[in-house]
Amino acid sequence: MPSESRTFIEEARRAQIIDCAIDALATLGYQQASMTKIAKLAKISPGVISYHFGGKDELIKAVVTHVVELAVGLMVPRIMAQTTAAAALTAYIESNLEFMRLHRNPLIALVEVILHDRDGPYSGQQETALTDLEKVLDWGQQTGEFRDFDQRSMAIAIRGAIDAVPTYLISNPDYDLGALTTELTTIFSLATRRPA
Amino acid sequence: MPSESRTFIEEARRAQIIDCAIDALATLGYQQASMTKIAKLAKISPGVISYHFGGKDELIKAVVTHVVELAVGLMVPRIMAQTTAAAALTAYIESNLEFMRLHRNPLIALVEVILHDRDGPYSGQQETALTDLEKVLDWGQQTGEFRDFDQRSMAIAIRGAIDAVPTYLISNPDYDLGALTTELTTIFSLATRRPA
Amino acid sequence: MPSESRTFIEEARRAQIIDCAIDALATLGYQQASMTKIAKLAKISPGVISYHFGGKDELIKAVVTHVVELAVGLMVPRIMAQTTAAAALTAYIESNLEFMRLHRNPLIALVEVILHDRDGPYSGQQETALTDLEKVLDWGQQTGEFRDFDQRSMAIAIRGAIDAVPTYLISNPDYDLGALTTELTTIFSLATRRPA
Amino acid sequence: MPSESRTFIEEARRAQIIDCAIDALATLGYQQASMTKIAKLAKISPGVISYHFGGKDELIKAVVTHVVELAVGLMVPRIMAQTTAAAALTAYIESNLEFMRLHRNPLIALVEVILHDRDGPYSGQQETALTDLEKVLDWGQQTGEFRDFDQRSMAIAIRGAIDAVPTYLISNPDYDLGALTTELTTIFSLATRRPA
DNA sequence: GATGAATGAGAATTCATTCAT
DNA sequence: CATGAATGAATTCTCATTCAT
Repeated sequence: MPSESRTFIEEARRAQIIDCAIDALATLGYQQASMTKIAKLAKISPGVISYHFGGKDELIKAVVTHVVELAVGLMVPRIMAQTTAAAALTAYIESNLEFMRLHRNPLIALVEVILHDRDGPYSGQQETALTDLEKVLDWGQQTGEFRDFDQRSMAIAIRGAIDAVPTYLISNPDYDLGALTTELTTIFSLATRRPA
Repeated sequence: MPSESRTFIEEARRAQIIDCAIDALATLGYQQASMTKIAKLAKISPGVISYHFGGKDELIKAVVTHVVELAVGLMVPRIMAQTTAAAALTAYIESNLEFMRLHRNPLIALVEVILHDRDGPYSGQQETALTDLEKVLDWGQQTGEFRDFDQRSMAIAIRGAIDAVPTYLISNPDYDLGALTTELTTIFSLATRRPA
Repeated sequence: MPSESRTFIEEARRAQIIDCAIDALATLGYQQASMTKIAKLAKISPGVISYHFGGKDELIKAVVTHVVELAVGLMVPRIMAQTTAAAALTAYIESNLEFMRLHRNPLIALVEVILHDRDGPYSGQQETALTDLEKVLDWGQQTGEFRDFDQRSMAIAIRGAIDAVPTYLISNPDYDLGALTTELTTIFSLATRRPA
Repeated sequence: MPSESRTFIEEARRAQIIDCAIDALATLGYQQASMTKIAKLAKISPGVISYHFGGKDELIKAVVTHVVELAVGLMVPRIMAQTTAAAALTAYIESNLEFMRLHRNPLIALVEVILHDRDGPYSGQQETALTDLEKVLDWGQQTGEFRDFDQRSMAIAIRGAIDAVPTYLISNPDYDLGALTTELTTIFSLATRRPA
């Protein structure tokens, strides 16, 4: 097992394996993405993965961490840059879909993992996502931009709508993400704003 | 393999196995719901399932068909009873969540199957669901009740919001479905209606 | 997995597998006695063992239980039939070696398991053996037949001498067990008896 | 592979690795003492061991040789210093147990190796031990100090009693070795001496 | 019709060993 | 000399499916 401070070559291998794992997850789905198949994709021996990650759980965790970092890096700055809650919510939705456009395979891999590890450590991931979103919603209710909805229900609806997209894209890879983005932002703008 | 016209006993056996498969799927999750475990739950031999259904795929298909029939039987009459598209959409959402309340295990089983059989025959199921929903949306746009949104995008958002609920309920079984129902109907009422 | 009340055929298979496991353990040693090799010896598929025993641990446990039952069945009556502690101790040693003569492979298998499962559940087996032997020693000290030795130390010595025999027999299969038996009984008779 | 005449550094490395292998064997047991783990204990690369010893077998052999040398160095002088066979036998037993007290880990490592390498080259080790012990026994029979027992049987009993101790100590590390030593010497003094 | 024992492929993981750096 | 990443075979175990009874 590698020591805690990883060498350069070690990191390169890890990155390569993570990439192949993402491809395998996105292409084959969680079930079929076995260690052996990931290794075959990476053109390495199956033992190498265990050597670098200690086991499948660690590999999956590394994949999740990697993709979440990617996503946070893309989305958080865009959301933080907004000056109103309404704009932040729009940026939230837009940056989510933008992430899908730029990093489709990593996102699909992430969704595969989260959906399949039912009692695993990634149900917490979903709770975190909802809590983060609720902060934006709370902001808008504090400022009076948003109407007086139930935050948790609204968060479930927004995230549900967003999370439906990757699954939809698996079956319909050529669907126009731009139209979808416009419509989703409109929907939740109408649904959250304080009526005149 | 049994002939197409099944005897009464044959049907009873199939129904019993389907019920046990639903329980196994909902309780154990897709991954753990092996033929052996389903058979043990049903207190029958694992061979019987293969005998009656030909294989696991057929069993899963039978489960899906059964649950969809249950859902359609509950939801369609309620939706058809409405006289406006807006009321129909509300009834659509309400009856979906009502189905969750009344048949939680069958619904969870259905969700498990759809989520896990990625390239299986159930992506079609999702397409059907979207198409059906679009009929309601089209109705509302024809009558002028609804604004001029993209139907497919709106359908994805509505179904995504609804489909997020069972997954959420797995982690939070005691969440108040009533409040959620009220909020979801409000959200999509606001999101679809023609602005004054 | 088989139900608790086993069928006749089930029991026969278990017995066959246990026998083959004993042969594999005695012939190949603990390390080399893998499930695959045991299965090959029994001319069955490796999955069958897991099917009947649930796993390697259960198989080993079944082997131990089987051999211990064999041994107890042979030895306990002989020991219980004695009227003095000295005679009981002699019967204890004799019946132990007699068991080796009659059931060499089962005994070697048992020794292999006990020696290799260092922190496993069979160190308790050793403690049990010592405690049982101490009962005989205590009896002799109570009646005054035996001198005032430390029971635990004496038990370790007696069991150590007995347990050395199977290991010795592996390397020297043709050694005269009769002479050994006579000598061991003499040794511990002299070592335990109250001096005149 | 290094040439036969080893450099000083080479020897130091070997000694360090042997020590770590002993610790690994005693702490983890034979099964768990893999090359990788031994290397980790020694804070070196696993390849180094193969480099210095050629393979695991050679490493194990080096461990055995080292411990046997340690043991012989401690025990032989004490035994040789005695003027009667009875005293030599007592010294034999005492120095064996003294070795356990002073070098518990090396001894446990040795026992682990001997027990697990069944058909390996260490059954010869046991034969050597028995032959050496028989020299003492023969001495006593020649001088008439000892009664007319079968030497091989007596040797098996004595060594068996001694060899049982390390195994016992693994489970009961705090057992009083002093009492045990006293009792073992008494037992075999009584068992060997010529009756009055 | 029903049984349940058997199959054999595939899963994750560990291991001693090798070799380019 | 030393490294440590890579190998590939071996391990235990699970699974959907089959078939003699």
